[in-house]
Amino acid sequence: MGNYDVKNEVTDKYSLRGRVFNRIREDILNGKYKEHGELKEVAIGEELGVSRTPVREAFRQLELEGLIQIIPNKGAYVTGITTKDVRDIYMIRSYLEGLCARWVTEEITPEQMAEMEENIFLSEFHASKGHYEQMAEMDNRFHEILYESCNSKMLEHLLKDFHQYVLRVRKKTLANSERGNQSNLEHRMIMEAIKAGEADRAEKLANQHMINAYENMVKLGLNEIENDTQ
Amino acid sequence: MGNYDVKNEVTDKYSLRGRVFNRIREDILNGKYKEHGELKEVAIGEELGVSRTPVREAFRQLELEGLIQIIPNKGAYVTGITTKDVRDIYMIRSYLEGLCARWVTEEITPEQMAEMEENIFLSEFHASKGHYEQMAEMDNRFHEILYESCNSKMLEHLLKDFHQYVLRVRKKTLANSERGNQSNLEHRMIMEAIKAGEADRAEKLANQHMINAYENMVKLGLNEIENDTQ
DNA sequence: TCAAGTATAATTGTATACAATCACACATAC
DNA sequence: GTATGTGTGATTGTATACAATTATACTTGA
Repeated sequence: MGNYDVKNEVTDKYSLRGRVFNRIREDILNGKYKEHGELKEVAIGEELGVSRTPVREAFRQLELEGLIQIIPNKGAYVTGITTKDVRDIYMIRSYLEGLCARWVTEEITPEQMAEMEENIFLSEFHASKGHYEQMAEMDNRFHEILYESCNSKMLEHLLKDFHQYVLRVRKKTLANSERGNQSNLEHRMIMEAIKAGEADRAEKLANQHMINAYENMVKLGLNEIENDTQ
Repeated sequence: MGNYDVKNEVTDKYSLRGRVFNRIREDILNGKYKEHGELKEVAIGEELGVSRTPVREAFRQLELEGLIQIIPNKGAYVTGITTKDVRDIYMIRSYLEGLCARWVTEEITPEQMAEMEENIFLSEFHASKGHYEQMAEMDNRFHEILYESCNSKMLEHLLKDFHQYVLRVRKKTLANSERGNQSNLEHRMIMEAIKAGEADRAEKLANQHMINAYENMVKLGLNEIENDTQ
């Protein structure tokens, strides 16, 4: 929050403001609004059937989320993520997911453990069938389970935000079965370390898992996806 | 915070909105608005001489900063930080300051190195004179120099926000000369590791420095400062 | 032709008006 | 006496009106 720091999520996802916020956020993450594209308050307001007021408030939050940048008296622009930003984020995530895996080892509940095992089982099933879409979903969910199981709202929120943040650049790298199988294997190893109560091992595996994910992404041509020199 | 994820700071500190935001933020950090205290839009607006609009927008941002919580249709409340939150934050900071020290070792410029050395020199001077106020300032500044020298806007922002965030609970622990001297020594050791180009050592020292700071805080009675069971 | 200045349109910033919701006190029924 | 219902005031949510700023196109002059 500040960014970065300790942020709360938008309290009410179902209020008008919450809906506007989430909608714009999605549209940015889905690529509907291009990098450095300008966001007009009235245009978006009309599209969502609301006035400028809730749109403006959503903008203020999206700015802190890092998704847009507001230049006073000028406008709101979708932020560009540089390749260096992506590298930094993955490295930061590597550290934090390591810490998370450590805490999960100490704090996970039986229910969460069961969900994690189920996730891995299902993920391997989808991999065997070549269901790329579901594999990607399972992959995202595995990490969310991890975040939710560490029993720290602070860390959970931090990691969820980072996770969301990189989805923008990660999309293309999912449809790759080789990495999918390897990723599943790594998930399984992390899970087993957690189950065995070996925090050190779980942490190291989580570190490496993130680094591998990053290197795979680079190999598949991150440079072609993003080449922002800002 | 964000909270957590990759947040930008409020773009224009000097616009009306920026001033309102920073003013409320300060007042919360300074303790003017108590924990769980309710913030009224009109009251704050009148106090700052503005209408509700900029106040509301500032609220939306403060919510993501994690300083307040907005309950729809009810109001904005200063968030309570639990002792567990504080522990979590310090542990997260320990990891991230470690990563930061590593990157600083690789990326620091001669000018930044010089400023860091000067900071330590001055800090030791103030310690010898018993200037507690200045010692605290120097301590804060040391960490900021560290953040600014890692050459990563992402990490810099993340750590600055966390740093800000804990100032609320840290105030009382500064006026303690014993910890002050120890802290200065640790700063010096981190600096020397960075200067020697030993990233591993710098990282470990930064980790431990944060843990020591936390334990000192606990020893001085964090429980008396905060005892929130939320 | 080019430069500077000016007018106009578009957009954001702020204030205010109105609607919706909530909290609390009071009244009424049992 | 307690519980339920209702009305009033306070507060937030949204829309709109107006002010300030910016960008752009056009005009004017050399």
